[in-house]
Amino acid sequence: MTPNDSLRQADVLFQALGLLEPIGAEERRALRRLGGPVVRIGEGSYVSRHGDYPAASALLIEGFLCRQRLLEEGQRQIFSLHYPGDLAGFETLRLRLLDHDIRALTDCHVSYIPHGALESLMREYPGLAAALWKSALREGAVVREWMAGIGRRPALQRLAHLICEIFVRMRVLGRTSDDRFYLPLNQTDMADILGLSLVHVNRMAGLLRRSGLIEWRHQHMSISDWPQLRDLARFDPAYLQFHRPPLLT
Amino acid sequence: MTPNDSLRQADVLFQALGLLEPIGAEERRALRRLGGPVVRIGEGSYVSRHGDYPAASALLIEGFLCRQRLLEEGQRQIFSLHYPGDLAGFETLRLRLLDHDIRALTDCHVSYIPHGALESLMREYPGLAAALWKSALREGAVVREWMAGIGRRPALQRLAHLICEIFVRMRVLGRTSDDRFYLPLNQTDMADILGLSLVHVNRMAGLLRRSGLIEWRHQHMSISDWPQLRDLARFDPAYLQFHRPPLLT
DNA sequence: CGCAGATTTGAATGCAATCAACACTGGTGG
DNA sequence: CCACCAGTGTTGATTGCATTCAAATCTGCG
Repeated sequence: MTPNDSLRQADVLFQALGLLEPIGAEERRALRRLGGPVVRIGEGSYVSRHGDYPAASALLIEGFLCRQRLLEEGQRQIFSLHYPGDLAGFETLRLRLLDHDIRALTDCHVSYIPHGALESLMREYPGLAAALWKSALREGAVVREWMAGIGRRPALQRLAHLICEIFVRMRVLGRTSDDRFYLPLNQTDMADILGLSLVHVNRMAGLLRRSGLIEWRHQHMSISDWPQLRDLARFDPAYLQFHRPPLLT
Repeated sequence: MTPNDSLRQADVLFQALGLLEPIGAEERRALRRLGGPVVRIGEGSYVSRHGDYPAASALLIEGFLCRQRLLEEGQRQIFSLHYPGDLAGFETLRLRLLDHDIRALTDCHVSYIPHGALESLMREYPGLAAALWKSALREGAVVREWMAGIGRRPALQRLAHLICEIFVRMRVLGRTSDDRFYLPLNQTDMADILGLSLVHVNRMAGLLRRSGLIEWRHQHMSISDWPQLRDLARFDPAYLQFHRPPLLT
């Protein structure tokens, strides 16, 4: 580990937690002491698997992870996405058994933080503990939002909603330029998030594109008409629980 | 509050937590000190609402609660069920904003436990804190299981899976007699859990009944052929995270 | 060039929704 | 005691959204 690595880890985590709870300088310094080696993992590789009892959380520094489950008939359901700064698998600190896979959607930089290190950090800094728990619980809120979509919303609205969510999350991380951002997911991934078939995602995406709401090519998406997209999706970012509202309504 | 009330509260919570983590006698005594007045609330009433910032969790003593969301077009999605001993809304201790409704599916007995009381209890008894967090996180695992069902499983299997889950949870609470138990949900509720229409739930239920897997009348269900039902549902109770496996495979 | 992965489009199928009645239950009040 | 009613459950007929099957195009890459 270079000192540089350790800074990057602390900063990306600080940024993510800071979006949920105000965090002070002292806590920021404490985060630096977490630093372990940064590991590069390739697209498609598994951070942890269904049935594991992980002894560490994976701090995602660069790239995208997802939580997924492979069903009996070869189908896949994706439960959530992890963005840089997320501590994937944090909940196994208490749950122990992992009931799904954590898998890299892109090439990633990850740093493993042993549960013990987190425990003592959280004991010493209740503010960090609060932010970490909030982050874990917020994931639950996102899953509920997706579940409502899969259960009750038509495909077009569902897709639009997902695009809105990813856009807002990328934006608060400073990873958009104007209305354009890097979208790591292909249509198969989208389908497995939305509980749709690949073909249908493609059709709905085409519809959004032809309606002039989005552009989407080569892993890049740009939002051409945010108000219309947001209204179509009935997107309300409250469930994302940012402690100050995203700069976008 | 009668001393009896306080005992009931402590015991039902002790039972629920004890299914997740081993809990000692000292912690059990500590739970007794939580006791507040027991409130009776009627079927259909709201414990908390979407947009609230609850200052307390609701300890469910008797009856059933659900978490739900009403969508724009008058549709409903139910995200989870609460059984006696559950602390509904516990996660607002950290999340603060509630992004859904907590609502009574039946007449209920509830006791409100202020967040502050839980905070100090958890500080003093780390074992209880662990169990409470595990309980909150386990709910996330259940939601994921439901989400996989809605997204990727056919209706019949989905319904069968839900029945298996409720059966096992009632059983570990000692609320079954043989293979028979009280089922508080009507077919409309089932539909809103499963992301199906009422009519289709009815048809699938009829199918399960005519296949000799279940009986279901007048709010009572009995499992006539557990092995077949479990296999049809591909039900594996691991995600329920009981610290010892339910007495049923 | 050849190939694997991703995207796109068309056609046929099917699962579940919707629409529409009807039956059953328990509770209410005349 | 019975008519009435609301809530719940059941069944049939029709519709439609999304899936599946199939094939073509496009892209980046060795």
